[in-house]
Amino acid sequence: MPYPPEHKARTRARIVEAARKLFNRYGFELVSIDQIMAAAGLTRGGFYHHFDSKDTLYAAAVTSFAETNPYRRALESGPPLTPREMARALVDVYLGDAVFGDIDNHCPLYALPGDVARAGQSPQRAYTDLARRMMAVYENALRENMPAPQAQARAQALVSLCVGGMLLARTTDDPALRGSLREASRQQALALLEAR
Amino acid sequence: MPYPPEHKARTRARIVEAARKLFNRYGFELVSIDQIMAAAGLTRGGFYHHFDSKDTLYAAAVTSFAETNPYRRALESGPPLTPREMARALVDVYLGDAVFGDIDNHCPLYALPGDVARAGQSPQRAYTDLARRMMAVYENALRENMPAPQAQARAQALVSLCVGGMLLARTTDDPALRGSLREASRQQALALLEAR
DNA sequence: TGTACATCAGTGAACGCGCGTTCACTGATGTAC
DNA sequence: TGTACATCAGTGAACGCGCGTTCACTGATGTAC
Repeated sequence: MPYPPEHKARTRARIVEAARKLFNRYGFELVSIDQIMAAAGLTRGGFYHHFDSKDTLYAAAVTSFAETNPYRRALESGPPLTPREMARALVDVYLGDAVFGDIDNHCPLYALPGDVARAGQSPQRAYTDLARRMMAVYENALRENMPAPQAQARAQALVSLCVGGMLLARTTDDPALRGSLREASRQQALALLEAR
Repeated sequence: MPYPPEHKARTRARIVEAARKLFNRYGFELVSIDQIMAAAGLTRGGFYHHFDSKDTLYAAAVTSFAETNPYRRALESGPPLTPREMARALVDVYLGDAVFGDIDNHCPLYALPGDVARAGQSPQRAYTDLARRMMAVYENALRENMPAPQAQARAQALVSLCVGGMLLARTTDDPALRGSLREASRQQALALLEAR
């Protein structure tokens, strides 16, 4: 064993992390392996010691978000929350100014949908897993005041609302609309967590 | 005038139409000028008689959707509708099975956000115009039962919900989720058009 | 009415560039003795 | 403890390919006489 066993794993994680941030900003196709490796402090050639192909990296990047994402950290750092408090906090963080201004930590659900859809199976699976995690947070909260099927449907609508709000805000060129789309989505999402 | 004056305009429209459909399916970067021109029944070289660059074509494609989109046709073909009927019909068409199965006519709001954001100014403006058109339909309906500022905020949330629902449905790899995300978003959107 | 001409939409070969991938290599590290 | 060795993560040059773009050309059409 010429290198300690964690060495390769740590390098790999550095590549995935660099890739995730670059993908979030520019999408899959516009980011080259050169750029990713340079951002990770390495050179082109070494890439294929860690990944079969560029495609393989996509799924790893989406998955890595689910495991290291800032929402999770924000929600788990304080005192333990009830399901309802957790759901409310997720809405606030997800659509809030701090995350919107920090593109590196944007959620792949709205940062990468087109790229994921075109990149094939395993990125799509990672993407779907992430969506389900978010749905589960809302569903847990809603189960308190409605039967399971309704809670599930409303949780799906809530995820659509949060993702759609961020997506539109991120893509429009109108600064006023960027703010009001997120605020309108946030208010509506909070209302839907309480209602009936 | 060697050719009738409409000749060039018609060819241009054919190119834009071919591009719009290909972009909807594969995004900007993955579609080549060769493919677009071939789909329009032309060859590579002629492209630059119609557009300065590939970038110029993006905005034209997004704009063309706003002008020829199937929602508009569906909404305007029948007898005249009240604002409220129009909004309900838009929700149904937008999230319905017919459009979901017809990728050529998917809405750029969810088919192209990443590509638009990266492609720069004029596609972003066309994208924002399209979002505003959709907001206006909902806002018109909501004005009947609430003050203007609330109607505007709710209209923005409704657009986020519709776009987000389609986006997630289009990107997930789970067929059941594809259906239920759209249905949950549709039901919730209709409820939000009625409520309070 | 018929012919020569001018225009310009469309053609297709060619260019240069960047990218994903491959490969022979280097050199840092842990192990065997 | 010190030295030779084996391993393999990382290097960087090279490859082949596809793409956006350019350009000299063709040929269909309307116009002038």
